[in-house]
Amino acid sequence: MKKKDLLLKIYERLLNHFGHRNWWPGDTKWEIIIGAILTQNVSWKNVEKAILNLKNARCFEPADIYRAPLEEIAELIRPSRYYNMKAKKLKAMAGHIIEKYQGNVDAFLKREKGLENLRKEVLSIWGIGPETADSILLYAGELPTFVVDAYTKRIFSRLGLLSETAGYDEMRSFFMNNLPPDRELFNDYHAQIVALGHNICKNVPRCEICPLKEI
DNA sequence: GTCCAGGGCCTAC
DNA sequence: GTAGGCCATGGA
Repeated sequence: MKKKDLLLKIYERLLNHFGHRNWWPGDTKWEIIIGAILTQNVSWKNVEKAILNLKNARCFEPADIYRAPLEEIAELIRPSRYYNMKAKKLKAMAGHIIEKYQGNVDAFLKREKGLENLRKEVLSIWGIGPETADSILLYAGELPTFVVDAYTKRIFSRLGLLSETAGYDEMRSFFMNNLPPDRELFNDYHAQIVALGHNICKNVPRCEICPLKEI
């Protein structure tokens, strides 16, 4: 089977098993950006607590984050782990949006900039690496970029489709070169991979109930 | 008590 | 350009 057909078949299997994931959790683009930063290497449950703390303290919007002392933000986002680092990251992101776009998140994520140009801009912000950047572009910016995470690498290398030693950009290109550039597909595909990573199949695809069994 | 979760930065070689 | 340490909570 062609790689293209295989990738679509894998998505179909996951979709049938888990149902559409309706990602990203978050009401606004800014909330998605905050969530993308706070979820770095921590479970989403912890992130929810941190976001709620920020909202309750009225220290949530870019201007609030920009103004607030670092220590105050750190204390509010404590449940999200690495809170001192992440407070700096939130401030770096808020600073970028306030200073260059007067706090206008839509202007920051303007699609007319072009995907790869905007990606470079997002990556230039301190604390934003490739996975966080692609999450922001895909889920807040609604641009067709593929998000690669640790689950993606683990699962697709087990399936023999990715090398164990593949780097981030190589893996991203693999998906983007073998799937139609459909942001809805990329959106739910990544969410399905995370669902698979969370729920079952530590030994994908070699367990009885794995949705990717005998793929 | 241990393990690990929706990473990225910095430094050394 | 890459391997390894650091960051430092909460739930299973």
